[in-house]
Amino acid sequence: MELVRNTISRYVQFTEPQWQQVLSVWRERPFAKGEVITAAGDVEHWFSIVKEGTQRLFFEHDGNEACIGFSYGESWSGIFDSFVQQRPSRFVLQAVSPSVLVSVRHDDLQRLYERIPAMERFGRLILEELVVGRATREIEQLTLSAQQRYDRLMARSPQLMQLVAQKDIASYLGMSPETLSRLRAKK
Amino acid sequence: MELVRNTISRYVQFTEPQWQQVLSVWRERPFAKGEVITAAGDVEHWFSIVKEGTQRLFFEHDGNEACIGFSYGESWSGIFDSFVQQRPSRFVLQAVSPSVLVSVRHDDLQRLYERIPAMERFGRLILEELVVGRATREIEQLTLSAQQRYDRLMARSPQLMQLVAQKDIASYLGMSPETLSRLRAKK
DNA sequence: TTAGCCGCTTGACCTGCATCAAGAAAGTTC
DNA sequence: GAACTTTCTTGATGCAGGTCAAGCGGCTAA
Repeated sequence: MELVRNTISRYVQFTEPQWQQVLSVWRERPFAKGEVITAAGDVEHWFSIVKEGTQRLFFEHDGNEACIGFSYGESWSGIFDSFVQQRPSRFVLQAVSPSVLVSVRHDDLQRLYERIPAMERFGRLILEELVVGRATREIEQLTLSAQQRYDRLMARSPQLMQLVAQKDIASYLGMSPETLSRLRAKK
Repeated sequence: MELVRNTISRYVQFTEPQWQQVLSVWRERPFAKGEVITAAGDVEHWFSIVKEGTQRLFFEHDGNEACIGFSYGESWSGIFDSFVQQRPSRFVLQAVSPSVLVSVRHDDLQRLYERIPAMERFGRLILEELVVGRATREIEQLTLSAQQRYDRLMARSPQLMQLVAQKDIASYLGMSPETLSRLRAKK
């Protein structure tokens, strides 16, 4: 549980007895390569920190997939809108490589919110991060060309090309796999 | 301050002394038609409830504007990513019609967060709404054609056509004004 | 090792929407 | 209410990037 403690303590501090309560409800969940972690139509019960592996979040529509995001390193993972509303997910979360998530259940998190005011703050701070991240992505999708979006992603997360299939990156960038392939070929 | 009390009480409840504290920091801010409420490069100091009028949020890039959202009715208004980070805004918030916002300053809100745990919860719940709304918009931008996006908007917010310029709606839907005009013309 | 899949590349073609342009309509200002 | 500005419409043209198709190369599994 060192991972959880280190990660959370970047946001809020607890007393030692509070830490015991907080840490006690997290558990490790392993997933095989390709395994669906949360399916479309299911309610997302978990909020997770990535311990190992890479995951992708995507939306399925008439046979196509639109990739919305990736999680890896020590980032957050989960289907956040389904999680906060506790309503069926429109997205799929899938392990791209063998993965271990360290996760807390929605109901356990609500109990922590009730008991520990600083936990409520943690929830708020995480959501603030998500809002900022989404705003940035929206600007980039709206104002940059395919080429510029690719350049921007490579500048920010070059390691992503090694972690996930090129077609998923293409989808994430809002272009066809062929277009991304051609962008990479020239120059 | 009835508006503020009614709006907030849809999310959390306070004791009467807490309500006094909470309500005391909100103030009305009037804006003329066309007035810029928060400019790009400025830090957004306010989180607001719309009392009157319509506002638009947009991003400027090499002479063009990309409209990101509107606020009207009794919705929230403000530049949320700049507000939560207290960093310069990439967006502009502008009054489309004569407007009155009822607003709380960032530092006053932080003080309320410190003093009233239920206020922290209010902040969290608002952010949850924002995250869900952004996820829905992202799905629609990614998976629907120009025609479908227009139909969807008309089904959900038909009154918007009366409130703002057609070119801003076009921009919000991610298409040129000419394309929207043609969509509306046919059938 | 080999057979079978995917995923990646490359080429040819196509199309939805942007851009440019110009006139009509509507809104704003004094 | 006349002059000006801005927005909306409609037509003509262009192009970025999508779609279809075929060959290749590299994992995966028995």
